[in-house]
Amino acid sequence: MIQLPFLRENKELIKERYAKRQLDAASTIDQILSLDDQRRSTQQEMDDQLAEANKMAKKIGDLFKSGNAAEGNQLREKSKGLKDSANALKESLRKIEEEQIELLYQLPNIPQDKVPAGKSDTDNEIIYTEGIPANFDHEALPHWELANKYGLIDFETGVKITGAGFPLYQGKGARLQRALINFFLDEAEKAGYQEVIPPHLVNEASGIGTGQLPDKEGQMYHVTEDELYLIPTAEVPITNIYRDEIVKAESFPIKKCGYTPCFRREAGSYGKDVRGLNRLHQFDKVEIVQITHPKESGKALEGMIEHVKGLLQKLGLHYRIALLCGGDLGFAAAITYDFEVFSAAQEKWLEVSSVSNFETYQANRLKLRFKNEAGKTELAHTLNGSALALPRILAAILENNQTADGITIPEVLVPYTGFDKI
RNA sequence: GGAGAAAUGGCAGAGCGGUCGAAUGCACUGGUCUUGAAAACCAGCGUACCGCAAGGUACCGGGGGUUCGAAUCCCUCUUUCUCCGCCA
Repeated sequence: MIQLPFLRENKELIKERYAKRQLDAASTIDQILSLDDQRRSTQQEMDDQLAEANKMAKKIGDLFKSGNAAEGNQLREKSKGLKDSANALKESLRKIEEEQIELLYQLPNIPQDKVPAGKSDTDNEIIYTEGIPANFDHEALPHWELANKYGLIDFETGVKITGAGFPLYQGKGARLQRALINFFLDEAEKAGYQEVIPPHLVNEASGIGTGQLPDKEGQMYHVTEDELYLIPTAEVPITNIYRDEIVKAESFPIKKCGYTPCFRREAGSYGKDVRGLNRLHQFDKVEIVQITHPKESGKALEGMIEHVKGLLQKLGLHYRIALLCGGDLGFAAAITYDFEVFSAAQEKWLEVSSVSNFETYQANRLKLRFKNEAGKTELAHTLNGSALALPRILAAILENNQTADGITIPEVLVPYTGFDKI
């Protein structure tokens, strides 16, 4: 959520930056600011009345204590309705604040200056490419055919058990999956991230904290019986560790990583892109999260990018990095880099990681603060990135590493799989 | 799921309906003392909103109520602990 004082003072800059997102929020912003004026004057008035009532109450107490009951009773009669008007003001203040926060929730994060303006992913800037597409002297099969051919994944049985988008990994397929998880976690720990295993269901407050609610309500599986949501990413529970916390500045940067399954309804995204592992309702992911001093978040983002690059390099995958344009930028992000691996048989780029700096946007919702050098509480910055999302990595490994008679396992994974070929 | 007890500042732990934003201890920060450190002593030490400021307001798990006045009384929800039941 945008910080209100910042909005007050930088409304022109914000409108300008929103243009990168193809967003015209002028009327929302003006509404928020006019509500803010109302809010402040209403509170001032209410505070004055409460102060008056407090003063009277104190006086009455003193009168009774000094035995002056007659005057006390008299004053008490006078005080009777005093709080009523304050209560009325309190009610209208509550309404104003509610309305204001609802509008504030509608404002996405402010894109950083270097974020390119643009409508959709075609306006993203490819800033880095590594590797070359695999070259085959045989027919290249898409991963779902390879998975079937070698008995790695049983999509049909997944459909029987649950439905489409819930694959059943088995045998070497399951083992390879587990190998990737362990590899990613080990690499993250080497990079200084502390591993956590968070809950896989979260409450509403956590969803609001990281920005999934109320914005992306329909994307999460909702357990209505208990008002809980299945996590769409480990970002939600891990970042929410620090909701309503004032952390010590010395603890920066806070670095956490965690493996979790991720659940996404993917409502409205049916079509040919959903074949095989390309788009699932349940998938595995290792996430890295950082909480930093505002001055350090840029550097932290660089570090996370380097980390993800290292993973893809070690796996020997052909990949590229895109700086997302404003129109493709997530709601809560100020800047995002997407990592895409080339899937050699499908001949297309698959997004496998998204690394973002949220600056104070999430922190403001989370009330995640620290004490700065001047001893004042200040919002921290939050960042996260996939390191990595498994299914598309698996798809790329299967497709890129296929030979006429099997699939070669990347060397770094062999200690984890226990086999070097499928 | 049933019965009971509890929830107060970073932690521990007081708190009679008015003088309580809240005793006290520990921790922490600054100072005095010391060659240095420790000890001792002095001072400071929650969060948010409004205000240029002085100051004001709110918050003692959440919400509501009684009252001129609530940390203190009542209702409700949540959480924790103990006991019973069920169960991986």
